[in-house]
Amino acid sequence: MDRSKALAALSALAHETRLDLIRLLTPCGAEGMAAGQIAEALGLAAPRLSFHLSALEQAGLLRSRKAARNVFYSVDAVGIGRTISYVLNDCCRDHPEVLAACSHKVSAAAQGAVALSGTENT
Amino acid sequence: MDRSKALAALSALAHETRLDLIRLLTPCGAEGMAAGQIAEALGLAAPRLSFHLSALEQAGLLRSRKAARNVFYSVDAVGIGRTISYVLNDCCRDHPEVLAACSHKVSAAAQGAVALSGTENT
DNA sequence: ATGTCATTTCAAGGTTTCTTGAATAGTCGA
DNA sequence: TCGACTATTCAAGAAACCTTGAAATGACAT
Repeated sequence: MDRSKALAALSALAHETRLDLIRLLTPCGAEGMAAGQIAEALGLAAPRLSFHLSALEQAGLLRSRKAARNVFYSVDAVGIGRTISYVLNDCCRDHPEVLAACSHKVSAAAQGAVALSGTENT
Repeated sequence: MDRSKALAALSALAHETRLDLIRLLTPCGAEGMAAGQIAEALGLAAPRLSFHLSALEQAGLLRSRKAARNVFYSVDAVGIGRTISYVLNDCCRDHPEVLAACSHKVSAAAQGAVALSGTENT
């Protein structure tokens, strides 16, 4: 992932509404959710939603697919992952403390393991 | 880590110069680097540098420490890690594909790194 | 105390980003 | 075709952000 793509993706993530969109769409997986449903779920005016969806899609964090009258949006998991990876690997050069502070669940999930502990951080 | 802190941190990351700062300072570890040295390394005018350093510090991504006439800046590894963790765990709800796309090195480093981060709090 | 060095603050300007309502473009059912 | 529905585009204004040079602060050596 190159510099400017990563920057675009980070800028896209740096907005409350867009983070809400990611949060809403992630559990929907590849199927996604129609724009209208999203608008209702988050209580957003249509043009505003369209603006943010398009920003995320442009940045490679979301995908869209038309079906009849609807447009379904779904997260681009790889795009998100690569963005995070850019920060971790390229910017932070795999700094051990950075990885440690963000890897509790990552490492668990990466190995297919489940809950390491009963309590949550942050 | 709460919503607004995470958002502030992501906004701070979403800028080329500030990403350059993280990239430059990470290898310096806790010792950090003096503002003047940083300015020279990146070829930045002093007020501009100060503006961005302060944005990163405000966001909890950098720390500063005065020593004589100098101010040394160093990365706050935990702050960065928690920001990433927020995106991964809270926004993406530990989505396996997202984790997979960013966890190659994370998971590898996780075991060794966990030992380093004894405590954490906010 | 004075001068110099390192850094931050200030003020002004230009640029980008966000929100809103109004207008537009596609898709389907009757 | 007409009307209803879904979603995007447009234009304007408001807000936030970034850069710059000039001024100010604080610390040290003499």
